[in-house]
Amino acid sequence: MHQPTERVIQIIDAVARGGVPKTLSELSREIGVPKSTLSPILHTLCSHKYLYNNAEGRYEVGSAIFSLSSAFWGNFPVLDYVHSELENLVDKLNEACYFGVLEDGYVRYLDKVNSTHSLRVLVPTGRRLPAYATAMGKALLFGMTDEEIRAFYANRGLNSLTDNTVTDVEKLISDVMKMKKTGYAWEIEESTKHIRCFGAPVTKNNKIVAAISVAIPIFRFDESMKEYIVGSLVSTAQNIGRMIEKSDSHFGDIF
Amino acid sequence: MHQPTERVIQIIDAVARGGVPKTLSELSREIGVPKSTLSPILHTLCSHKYLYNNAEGRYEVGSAIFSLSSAFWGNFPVLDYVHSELENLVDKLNEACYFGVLEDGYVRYLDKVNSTHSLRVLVPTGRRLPAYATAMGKALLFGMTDEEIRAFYANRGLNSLTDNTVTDVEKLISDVMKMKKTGYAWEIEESTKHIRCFGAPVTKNNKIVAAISVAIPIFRFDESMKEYIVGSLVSTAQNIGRMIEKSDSHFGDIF
DNA sequence: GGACACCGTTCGCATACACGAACGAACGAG
DNA sequence: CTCGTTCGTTCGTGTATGCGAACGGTGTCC
Repeated sequence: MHQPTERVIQIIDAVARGGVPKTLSELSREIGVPKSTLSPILHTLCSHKYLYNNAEGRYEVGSAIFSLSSAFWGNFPVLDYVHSELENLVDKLNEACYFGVLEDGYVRYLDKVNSTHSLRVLVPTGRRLPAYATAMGKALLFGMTDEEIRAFYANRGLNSLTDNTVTDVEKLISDVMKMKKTGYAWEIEESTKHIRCFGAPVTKNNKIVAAISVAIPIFRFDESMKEYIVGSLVSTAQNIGRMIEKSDSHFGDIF
Repeated sequence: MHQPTERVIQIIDAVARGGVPKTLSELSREIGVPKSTLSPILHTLCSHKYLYNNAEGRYEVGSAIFSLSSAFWGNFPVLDYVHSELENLVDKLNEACYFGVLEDGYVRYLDKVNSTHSLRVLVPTGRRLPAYATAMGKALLFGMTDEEIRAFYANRGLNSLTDNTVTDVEKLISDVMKMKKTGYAWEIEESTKHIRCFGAPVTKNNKIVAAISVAIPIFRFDESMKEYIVGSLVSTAQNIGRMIEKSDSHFGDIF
């Protein structure tokens, strides 16, 4: 649409997503833009602290991005409510609980509350994990028909994260449909060794817009706890859904 | 430096900071750019989900900004450590604790952990408050000399947030210097009615780079608690400082 | 119902940006 | 020490972008 703007976006995305900071030349090759074009854009982004040119001359995300994101939370008070509901849930279960949304077949973890156990299960906030390997992801897939899931994963394939990861699309679909009937999703060491998870979808006007999940080390888990865990989880998910509907406040393109 | 990039930044900032979403024409007037120039830029930003054009045709921040910020947290694992230290502190004090940095004379609240009390003190994450009116802000001012503080507030003046806000620069400076000797800062209903706060600076190699604070409703506060509160606060601030030094990992332009 | 005010889009022209090649600087290898 | 590579910057030219005016569409006030 508008080349200069698209370039800026490409640059910020490339810097933000990449693990190791990149030099001007590396960025030039990566996104296919001449160095001479890139240079003034990078300088401008740096002068506004959108990027930061570190001691080695490599570009990292700058503090303005941080402020921007913070401002984002400020603009959406509902996220604060979500956080406090997560805290209530952790008070009950004392295991790490997560809140996330579906993003191109990945689960984007938007918020989490840790347990007080010294051994904590830690998925960093902001991390993306494949939807098919996580309980939260499967809960989010409740909103898609089997054809949609099949079509979506047709060309991408399902990579293994552990020995238990479901790598067959048809198996995934039948699993998801089975879980959908129970109202919650689960996962046993499919994304992370020694961890099992439960997930529940968050609905806004009967449409799945997000999900929550809880992660439990297998050695702390007992079948007798399941009913209580799932009950709390689903109830919290419903509370959050009701709140999102009630606030109704514009949630951008997320909800 | 580079006009197209500066425009993009101006636009994103204007949309992100402003409370009420704005229309194309409003943005055009606000930042002094013709509508015909703005239009394609806004469309491009929307198509990449940096912005979102809501049902009323007004522009809000989009989910890409959110993802960006999430990615930012992912890039800086130290922030996760900061969060867990805040959680430990809240476990001790059971009052809301905050982590923030200085930004153009304002305190930028980057992270917080709530107490379990039903009556919670809530400064939304991402909010900016004047440094001179908050305990965290005064702790951050420990890093400036009296001349620097005087010079900084010379032209801006100190606006009142409550009846107790310090509005005289010289009084502020003598307060800050007095607090600096004790190693921690405090505030009694200077930023928010019915709330008193304590703050402690976080240092990296003897340089103040951030601060933490705790907010307590006056009716829950008792002088006898002060020693314990301040002790825990300062100790946590030192832990965080040590961790930041140790990780040393490039903290962009923030630390 | 007509006139006005405001919105967002379209269009042609002048300008400022994008591009590739050439440049000086810094580093490492032989 | 010299050559070769890679870095980031500079520079002139062609072109894509920015700009203002005019346009159609929508809501509002009298």
